[in-house]
Amino acid sequence: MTEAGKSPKERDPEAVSRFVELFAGRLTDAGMARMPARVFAALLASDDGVLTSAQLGDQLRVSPAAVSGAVRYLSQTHLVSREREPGSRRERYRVHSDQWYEAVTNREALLRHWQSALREGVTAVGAGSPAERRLRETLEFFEFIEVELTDMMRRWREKREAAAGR
Amino acid sequence: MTEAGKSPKERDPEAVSRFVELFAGRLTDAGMARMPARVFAALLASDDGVLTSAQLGDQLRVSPAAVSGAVRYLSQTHLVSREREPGSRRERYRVHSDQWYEAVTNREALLRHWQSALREGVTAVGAGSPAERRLRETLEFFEFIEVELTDMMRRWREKREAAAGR
DNA sequence: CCTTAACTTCACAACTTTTTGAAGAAAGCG
DNA sequence: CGCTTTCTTCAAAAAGTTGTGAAGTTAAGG
Repeated sequence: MTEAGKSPKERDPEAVSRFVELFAGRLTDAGMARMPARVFAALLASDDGVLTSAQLGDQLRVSPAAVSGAVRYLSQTHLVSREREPGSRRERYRVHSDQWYEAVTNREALLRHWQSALREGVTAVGAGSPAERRLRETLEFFEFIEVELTDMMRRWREKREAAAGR
Repeated sequence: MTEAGKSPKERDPEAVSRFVELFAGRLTDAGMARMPARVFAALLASDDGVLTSAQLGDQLRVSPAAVSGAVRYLSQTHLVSREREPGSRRERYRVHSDQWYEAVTNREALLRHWQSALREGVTAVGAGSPAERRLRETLEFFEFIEVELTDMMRRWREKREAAAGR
């Protein structure tokens, strides 16, 4: 019934599903766990950027437990937010428009950890050694990246704002 | 014998080992497999940035097979190069000074994969939908990042050259 | 309040990845 | 040439991760 005579069909569920799995695979390559990656990709490709737990389980063919685990991770990392539909016990999960901004910003915490590990290394190998020089240079690189990343995200924000107010 | 009266001891093997494992942990968090991460960290902290297979296995307490697998991966990704000591069957592995430069550059291939996945998504969800707008914006973000990353690495290279010729 | 839908938690099973030991191949050295 | 050291490969064991079913918790709706 839904298949019949509706002009060129805009949304091809099979193609969307292929995209979801493909993009989730790329996210997995980049280090995200599989299930969170699949859930995130599904939300990204959903019409309104909002899906219920049941819809997610249904589309991805996984148990409610798997969805639960994935969205817990995703909301902890601020990649999706949960909302309660008033007058219902269904929970809805939403992707944000500033998701990537958030994701990159979170990387900065990771960078700090690397820097602190390197500082320990610098003292451990002893002053004046080639190893010390190497570790210092590495530390410098990370410090450079941190500053650059901040600038970069500022430029992205400005660019977004310019496009929005156009 | 080696322990006795040598002024303030420069290199504390135990502290170095702690650093190696700590830093390897950070690399693992970032998605690198454990053994390559440990080998890379050990090389980074080594005196000359060069170690033999035996030295690596010894320091990390793993079998030659594990070292072999790790260095194969690391040399494929250009983070480490192998060199044969002339007149010996020992292989030596070396970290490069431009290691991080290489690592970031390699990320750009990954970015391209993301972009191509997103382009598939844009056609799959159908024209004019909110999903299409969302995916296009995401694609734009990745394109932005790719350009910025290139610029950033150019600036790092220039900074390095300036420091070298000082 | 009791019923029931919806989500969560947890122990365990299925699956993946990692590391190993053992056998094999390459290459210096006598 | 053949012995020996060193690295590599491969099957299999060990370790780690992920997803499930079942039981438990929470809160809406009668």
